[in-house]
This record gives sequence, structure tokens and C-alpha cells, in this order.
Amino acid sequence: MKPTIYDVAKKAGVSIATVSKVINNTGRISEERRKLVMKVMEELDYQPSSVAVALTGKKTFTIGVLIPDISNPFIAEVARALENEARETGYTIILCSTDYQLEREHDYLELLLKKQVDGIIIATEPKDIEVYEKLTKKKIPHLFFSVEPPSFLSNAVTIDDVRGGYLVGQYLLAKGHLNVALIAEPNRSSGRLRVEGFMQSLKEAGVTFNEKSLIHSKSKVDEARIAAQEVLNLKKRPTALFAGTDLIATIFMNEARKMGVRIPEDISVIGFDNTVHAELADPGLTTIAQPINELAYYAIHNLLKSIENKNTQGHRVMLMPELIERQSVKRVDS
Amino acid sequence: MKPTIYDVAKKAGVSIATVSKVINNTGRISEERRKLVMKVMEELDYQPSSVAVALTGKKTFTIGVLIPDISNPFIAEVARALENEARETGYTIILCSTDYQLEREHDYLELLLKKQVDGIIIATEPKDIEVYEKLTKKKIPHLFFSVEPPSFLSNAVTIDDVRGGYLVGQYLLAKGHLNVALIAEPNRSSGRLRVEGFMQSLKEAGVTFNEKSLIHSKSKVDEARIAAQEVLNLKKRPTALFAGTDLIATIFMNEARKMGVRIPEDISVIGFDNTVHAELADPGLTTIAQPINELAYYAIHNLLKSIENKNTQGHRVMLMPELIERQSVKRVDS
DNA sequence: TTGTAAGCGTTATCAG
DNA sequence: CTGATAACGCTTACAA
Repeated sequence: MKPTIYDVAKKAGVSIATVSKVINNTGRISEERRKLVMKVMEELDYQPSSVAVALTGKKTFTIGVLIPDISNPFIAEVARALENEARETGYTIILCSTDYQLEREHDYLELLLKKQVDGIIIATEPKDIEVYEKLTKKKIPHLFFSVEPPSFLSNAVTIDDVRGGYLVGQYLLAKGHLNVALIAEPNRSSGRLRVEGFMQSLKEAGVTFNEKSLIHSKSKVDEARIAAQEVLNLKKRPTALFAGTDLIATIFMNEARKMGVRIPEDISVIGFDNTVHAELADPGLTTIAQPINELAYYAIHNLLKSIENKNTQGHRVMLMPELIERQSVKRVDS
Repeated sequence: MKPTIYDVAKKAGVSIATVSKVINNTGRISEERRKLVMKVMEELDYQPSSVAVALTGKKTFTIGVLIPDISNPFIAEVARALENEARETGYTIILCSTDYQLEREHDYLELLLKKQVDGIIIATEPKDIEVYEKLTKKKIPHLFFSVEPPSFLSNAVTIDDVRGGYLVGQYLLAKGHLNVALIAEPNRSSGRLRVEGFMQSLKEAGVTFNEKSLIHSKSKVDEARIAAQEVLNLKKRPTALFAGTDLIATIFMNEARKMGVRIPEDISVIGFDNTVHAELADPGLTTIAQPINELAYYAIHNLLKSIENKNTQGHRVMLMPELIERQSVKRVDS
């Protein structure tokens, strides 16, 4: 069996208290004993049990991360960045993919509480507000990532999605596109906000928008494929498509190709997220970049701050998105 | 603070033993009391602490998963499948991305042991064999996923990579390709085995292979880009490329396009993994599919078996890959 | 059927 | 400096 602090103490001929003190560098220990204990720990290949430590009221150094689907490239990059940031501060990540199912979200949340995670990052769209109110009430440090927090008491890190949508609108208008279709994620606040920003830019320019050109789809292959076909079959084909995510954009490009529709000659496409898909697409996908690493940095550090001081609540960070121009949008004469 | 079993016991007017028994459905409890206790637990919104449970020698219901990089789409799909399978059996996943760094692998491994995970799935290439021997010695249930296990005492789930490479060779030869370049992952056993299988098929066909056409690259954007350029600048341009992963293949296609090299007209491409990249590539990427969900199923269930019975060791599963034909390989006259 | 008490591996308090 | 010892929240003999 794994050696315990008792084994170390016995072999070193000291008390467990002494061992504990050298482990944690607390109290005062003679250099002599310290070295002895260290040596014994080494010999026994002793590792203090985090479980026991956690039970004494300390932290678990574990953070739960709720995401919809890790195979979505944007989410994968988010997970990567969060984990990386967490690792640097000695935290470990429990990955919880809900696959967009409310039930799984509930189950995972309960599980995380049982496991006594120190904090929770929520990158799934908060649907059942009650559940999250519970987190606030119980003072469980948590932070909403890239989704609109349901309460102002929760921490949050997002980009300015409205601005992102606005940038898209501005850019497409500047390129002469007046008939633009949208494939948006209606079930994500970010999706709705992006549409909002887009509409705002049209409004300011005095351009009207045909509601029929707004299609809904999650950022999932099957759904997006259907949405893409819907756009391609619109009676009056739009000159440009604003896709809610790069994945959707890429799938659209794929469907278009199958139907012999050229991009950007026949229809321009602009995405969102600037994932690797955007870079590798043909033509390169013009898109809105999210500063993922920065977002992750703030997420972890704000959460940690909340963990240190459970009364720090409602801290928010909103970063700015940026347009990355590639070759998927062409200028049209209007 | 979170209610404990004592709070429940007190409020219900019973002993903590009774509460524990109704929680775990052990021992015999009168229906009356059971209901009472359940009600109180409900009222208090009581959740037993997994930490305390784990300390009594039970399991933590946590599995550590070591992967090189979650933003690699194949790995992401693996993670997704593993997590999904684990969730169904009540297990939770701690995600550990090593970013191909041995040191991080060490650190994570130690962390996982401290956290008393019930088992570990290793999808990173085992370099420092000693570390893994320790796992075997300590009887820590573990399983190598999609990598060659360093010892026959370890569990493993892989595909037959040699066969995968062989299929590629066979297919390309059948299409008339005699001058094929390879971009392989040399630091992964799977990469080496795929090359081996490929070579074997050439050998059987009596075709010689020019060593210069074997380029090394990890399945990462930057490295693969350089490797792609190397292939494209080969004095005698090959008629086909066998990319070690779909990501590498896609990046190659991207580089080729930039140089005005058409696919498959000027050069055919075949990938490996059958990730979403393959499907969305233009042209659709012919590739070798790995049965990811099945792999994950066996991985989790074998690991769980090892967890139940710590003496079950060295169990292996090897599944067969399959060629998926799309449009990235054309027939040539040789 | 129910409750008492020991034990799981730590930390921390408080005497020595 | 060092070492008993209680406490953390739970499970599980063992008694009652």
C-alpha cells in the first residue's frame, strides 16, 4: 500500500506532527530533523494524500469546467488554455462535457459539489438559473466563461459579442454586402449578442434585414449542415453569410462547394472565433478572433481570487474581439 | 457551510450510522426511518462529501487522462469519447495535457497519484519507462491508449497501426502511386508503426522507397507546415503524400494550395484518423478511420475491470482501422 | 433495527 | 523545537 505519514514518522523516528511540519514548511524544525525526514520521504517515495488534506478543510486544488462539447474546436482551445493556466497555479481540471443536455449539466454540477472542487468554470449556456443561484448562495466560487452570467453576483469573463457582431456588419457593409444571411447559435447568449451587434450596424447604416435570412444552428456538424443548405436554398441568394462560429462557416463552405457554389466569388463568408479551421479553410476564412489565452488567464485568476476570498463576487471582464481578414469575403457592387 | 452527515442525523433524530446506511442502501433500515432520513437530506440539500468517502478507503471515482494536446482534433475526439464512457459509469475525468513535455507528464502523474485517482489512461507516448513501471509496481490501474505500452504488464487499447499503414500503401499502389512521400510522427509509436505497415506493403509489391521522402512532424500546425513545405520542395515531387494524421494532411493541402499545387490533380493526399477535418477538407480527404468510440469503450471498461480487481493486468485490445475513400487521391499512370 | 466507536491520512492546537 | 491529540466527514464492525 501507499506509505502514509505514519510510515514516514516511524521510519524517521519522529512524530507525525514533525513530518507534517516539514511537508508544509510550517512551524520550526531543526535542520537536522528536516533533512532526515526529507530523506525518509524520498526513500519511501512518500506522497501526501490530497484526499486527506482536503478533508482537513484545505482546498482540493481542483476546478470543474463545464463545457458543451470538447470536440468543438473553439471549446477545445478554451479547454486547453484554461487547463494550461490552471496547471501553472497547481490546479487540476475536471472536464465536464454536457453535450448541450441540461440534465448532464445538473448531474455534473452535483458531482462537482460532492467532489468539493474549489471552483467551477461554466462555459455552457446557463439555462436553469436556479441551479446557479444555489452556487451563489452556497458561496461556491464560480465564473461564467464566454456566456452571459445569469446573475450579477457571478464572476464572468467574456468578449464583447455585440461588438463582434457589429464589426462583422461594418466590414460586410464596407465590402458592399447588403443581402447577408446569418447562421447563429440561438441557444447561446453569445450567439444572440452577435446577431444584435450585427443588426445594430445595419440599422446605423439604414439597411434593412430580412428575418428569413436568420437561420439557427448549434455549432455542430449535422445541424450546421442543414442550416447551410437552408441558406444556400434561399430564394434570393445572399451575397454573404455571417456564420456564428468558424465551424459553422467551414461546414457552410463545404456544403456550398458540393453544390458548385464558389466562395467568395458566388457568396462571401465570415466566421467567428478564429480557430484553426479558419486558417486552414480554403479560401482562408475571414473571421473575428477571440483572445482565448487572455480570456483563460483572467478566468483562472479571477476564479482563484474568488477562491481565496469567498466574498469577492460579481467581478467581470470583457475583452475586445478583433477582425482577422483573410480571403473569404469579396467586394461586391451594390 | 455545507451540511454534514451529522446535521442530517441530528435533524432526523437518528445516528450518523443510520444516515450512512440509507445513503448507501446497506444494512437494514425500517421503511419509516428511511423515509424520514431521505426527507431531511432533501430539506438540507445534503450531499455526501466524496472526499470523506474516498478517505475511508473507497474509490474517488476519478480517472486521470494524460494526453499530449487537447486542441489536436483527434485527441479531442478521444477525450470526448472517454469522458462520455466514463460519465456513464459515474466516473469523472481529470484532463492532463502535457503539450509533449516529459516534465509535465511527470508532474501530472505525481499529482494524479496524490489525488488518489482510481485509474489512469495514458494517451501520451511513454518515454520515461521507469515512471510507468512504478505504476505497475504500485498496482495503480492504468491503460495505454493508442500508444504502444512500455511493458506487457500494462493494459492497452490501440488500433492495429501497422495494418493502417499497410492499407494506405496498398491503396496508393492500387491507384498507381509509386513515388509517395510520408509525413509521420516519429515520436509516437503509432506513427512509427504506420510507416512500418506502409513500407511492408511496398516491399510486398517490390517497390522501393526513397528515404528522403520520409519527413518527420508532430501533429501540430507549425511543425506540420514546415514538413509540408519540405515535401512540396522535394526535387522529384511525389505523386502522393501519406500524412500521419488528418491535421497534417489538411495543413499540407493548405500549403499546397498556397503554392498553386492542386489536389488531387498534382498530388494526391491520404490522411489518418478520420476526424472532422477529413470530412470538411476540400477535396474530401481519403483517410484511415479509427473506431474512436469503440476504443474508448474498451479503454474505460478494461480500466474499470483493473480497478475492481487490481491483479488484472496486461489486458490488450487491438481494433482494426478502416479506409475511408473520399476525393483526395486520384489514379495515376505509372 | 439502531447506535457507538474505531479508523481512513492529514493539519493544527496546545502542552511539554 | 517536538509530540500528543482532536478534528475533518464518512464507513463499518460490533454491540445493544
